[in-house]
Amino acid sequence: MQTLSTEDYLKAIYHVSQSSSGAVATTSIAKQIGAKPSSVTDMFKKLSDQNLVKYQKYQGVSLTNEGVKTALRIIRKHRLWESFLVSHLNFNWDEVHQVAEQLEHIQSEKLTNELERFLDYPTHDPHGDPIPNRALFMKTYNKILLNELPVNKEGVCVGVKDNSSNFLRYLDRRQIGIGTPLQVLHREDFDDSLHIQAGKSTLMITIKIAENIYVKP
Amino acid sequence: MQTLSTEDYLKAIYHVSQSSSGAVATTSIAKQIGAKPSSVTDMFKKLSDQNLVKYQKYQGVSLTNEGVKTALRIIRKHRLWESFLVSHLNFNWDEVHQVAEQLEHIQSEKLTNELERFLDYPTHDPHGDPIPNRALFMKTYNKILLNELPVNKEGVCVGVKDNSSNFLRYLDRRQIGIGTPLQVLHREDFDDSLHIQAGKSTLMITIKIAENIYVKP
DNA sequence: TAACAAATTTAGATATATCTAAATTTTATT
DNA sequence: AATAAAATTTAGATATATCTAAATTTGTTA
Repeated sequence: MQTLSTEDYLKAIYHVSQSSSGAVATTSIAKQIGAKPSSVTDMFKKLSDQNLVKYQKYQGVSLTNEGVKTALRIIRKHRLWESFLVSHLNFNWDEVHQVAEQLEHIQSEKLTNELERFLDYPTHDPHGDPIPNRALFMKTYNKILLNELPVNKEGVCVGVKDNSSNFLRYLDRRQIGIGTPLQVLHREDFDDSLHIQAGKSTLMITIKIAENIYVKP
Repeated sequence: MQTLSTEDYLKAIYHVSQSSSGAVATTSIAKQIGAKPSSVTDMFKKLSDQNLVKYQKYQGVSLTNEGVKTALRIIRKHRLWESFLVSHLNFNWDEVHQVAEQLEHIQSEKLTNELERFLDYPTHDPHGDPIPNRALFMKTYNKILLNELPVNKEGVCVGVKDNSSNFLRYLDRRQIGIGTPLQVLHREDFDDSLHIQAGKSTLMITIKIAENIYVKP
């Protein structure tokens, strides 16, 4: 297939390492990237030669400081572009990912920094994910999954875990978005479904949905 | 070196064919792209297989209708992005080219069309070059080179032929830009230099400069 | 028009990124 | 602890884009 760049690998390693502890395994990156494990091994060696990852045979990789920085620079661009597409170019939050995947590889520090200024230094992208600032620092506030929110406690939707179009469009249909007040009214023990208050309407959602919505209590 | 895409070749062929008549020669593209003639031949075959150019051995290429369309789509994106960079991201007109070279390859019709709307359907880019609209049609108004402007006839700068940073910064220093009123006051026959009125100041320029400035009489 | 020069193409080399399949190492299970 | 299963790496194959150098074609000039 197509040549996937160093940058895509670093981003993949960063994301996998965020959602699990310890070194990142060859197979997990292979799955994420859609490449064969042998190709991933080759790339691990290449990244290791550039001191972007620490790599020990059979033990997976972990990002070096330089590797983390490079990953964050790409994530910064990705999320700034997503913000731009939604705020100025009439994109819906479920449409931005594919285009941002391309835009994140554009190389120009000035472009990135001016885009950030133009958007007035946003701290979060349209999915609620934090945007690293110029110094690559990002504010992560305390957030929990909706299924962890105690019954009758009020919260606000601040993000989603699953970014797929399918899921985001589901939320659109239910009129749930970033900023929507959410509250669990009743938890059905039998099938783990939840009755919730979302804005002004009440509705029933499955546990799987609740596990993909972040709320700030 | 790096892999130059089909798109870069089509754009190069388009530009060369604009400034000369008949088929486009292998060598001229090799120079433009910075590749060896043998590589260009290979690409000509590939483009021919895709019906983007007509190619006859030893006779050079010419774009097919489909090839022209593809080239114009890229030029459209390039010039829209240049406009955006200058109008909203504080880029100077001599800084935009390199970044636009990257942005022009982003694939998303919606992105292009929304960008055009956001910019309020601009007809010309920061260098005065016409921007193809959604139907790939562009308005080219009558323009001549400054050295063709009769002495004492008034004109307005509407574009530049050379887009290099060097030349554009030269014009900046002389306070000449798109829209600047220009007039040839005197033509020095001995060395072909020109005394001109540019806005409110008079200055002397060489013939080489005058040959790279477009004016509308 | 013959012969040379320039342009172009072809053939084969190099470099890169990916893959398949086999070999090796680690992890899990009995 | 021995063995099976899973994960990982290695070795070699394939495909692509580029190059160099030689061969071919076109054009130019004596």
